[in-house]
Amino acid sequence: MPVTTRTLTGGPPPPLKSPARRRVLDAANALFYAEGIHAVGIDRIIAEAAVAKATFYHHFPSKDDLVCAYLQEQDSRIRRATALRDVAPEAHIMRLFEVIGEISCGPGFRGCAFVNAAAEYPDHAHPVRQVIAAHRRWFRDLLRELLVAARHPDAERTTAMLVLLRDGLVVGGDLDDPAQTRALVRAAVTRVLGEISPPADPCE
Amino acid sequence: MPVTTRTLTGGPPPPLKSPARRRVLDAANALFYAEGIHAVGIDRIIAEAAVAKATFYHHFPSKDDLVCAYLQEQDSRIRRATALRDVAPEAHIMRLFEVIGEISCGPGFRGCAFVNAAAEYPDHAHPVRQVIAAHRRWFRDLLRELLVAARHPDAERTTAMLVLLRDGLVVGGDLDDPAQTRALVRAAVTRVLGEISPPADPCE
DNA sequence: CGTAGGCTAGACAGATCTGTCTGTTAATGT
DNA sequence: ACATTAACAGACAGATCTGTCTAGCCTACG
Repeated sequence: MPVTTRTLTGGPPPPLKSPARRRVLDAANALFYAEGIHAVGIDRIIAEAAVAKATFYHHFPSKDDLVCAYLQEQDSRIRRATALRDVAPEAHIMRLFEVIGEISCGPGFRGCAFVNAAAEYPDHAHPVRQVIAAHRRWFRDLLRELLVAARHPDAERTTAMLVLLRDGLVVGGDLDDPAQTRALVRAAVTRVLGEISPPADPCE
Repeated sequence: MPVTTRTLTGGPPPPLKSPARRRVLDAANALFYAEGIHAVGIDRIIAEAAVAKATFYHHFPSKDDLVCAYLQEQDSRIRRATALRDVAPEAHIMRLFEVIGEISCGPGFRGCAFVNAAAEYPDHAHPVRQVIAAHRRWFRDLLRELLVAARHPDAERTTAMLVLLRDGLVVGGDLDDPAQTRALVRAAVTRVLGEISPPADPCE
């Protein structure tokens, strides 16, 4: 079952103004995230999206293609939500983690879409894994650039620790008490950054 | 599909010396962990275990019961692997995370069995989720006790941060470079513990 | 005007899933 | 010697899965 790589290479952007395609992606985002990927069949998705089966397979040659598209959409959502302009690097990092904290505690949060997907796709060579790897690479590189820009003395090591922190947050937000997890974000980030910028936030 | 709670309440311990049951559990441990739970059917397991279908359903009334038993076995394995006697609390904590680091980098590591299972069982009320919660409660309580025994000034907060660290490690060990992740363990733990006991380890 | 293509409805194939059931064999303990 | 029970083999039911295919509607554009 060779998976079409079109969605990965981002070749010819598939019809952008297709309502049916849009509905399918919306349904996939909601169902895959809420219930897991293997647990949601194509029939569920086309029913939720009110789309004919042939239409679905016209836009997504296989289920794996849809899964890749789903994760790529999550990826671009997060990139948009964390894009900041004209912000000092330290503040940018803190903001990054506050956004993660907010999302990780919002109603309906069910862990990180990428971590969850990885649990269902063990094969590192699988296209789904490559989308996941690309997202993590983006996040890690962003952190490193910010730390370097902030002239952090140990950017490389600290990048890795911030990634650890991120993964801990998204897991804990689902499996432990979300409120408690979220309350930890600021303190944990400042501790990892090495006691820089510990401005207590009275209004929280 | 009501799941039998026998495996949860640990009522009458099911036949302990049953080779067939043992083989089923071994197969479940290998297959569920390596490939995911929804991805492995009962037929695969009974084939791998060389057991008749009726025998399987005799020991495990439903697949969910087997999943619970699988996770409970993982739980007791980890408890055994981290049980230490006559060790100072700080050293115990460090040893705890070194074991996690070793496991998270060993060949065939595929993330945390509990985190992965949670990704496939979204419903917090599901028996599988309860086994997961029990394991996390155990780990968290153990950490807190050790920190209190070590007279750590901020045991509660530090417990939560160590849990974040643990989750970051098991996720990173699967999704990122295992060697790099493992090399971070000692430094991260000492940083979270607050610069206590930073004895450099020359032979590593 | 005509045609290409997005879309719909739904049957269909073939595999796989969980779980049930029948019936037989072997071991064990009283 | 007999009853109980574990374990065997494997057919079977019914649901669900991915993916294919036919046939036709409707709209937009050349």
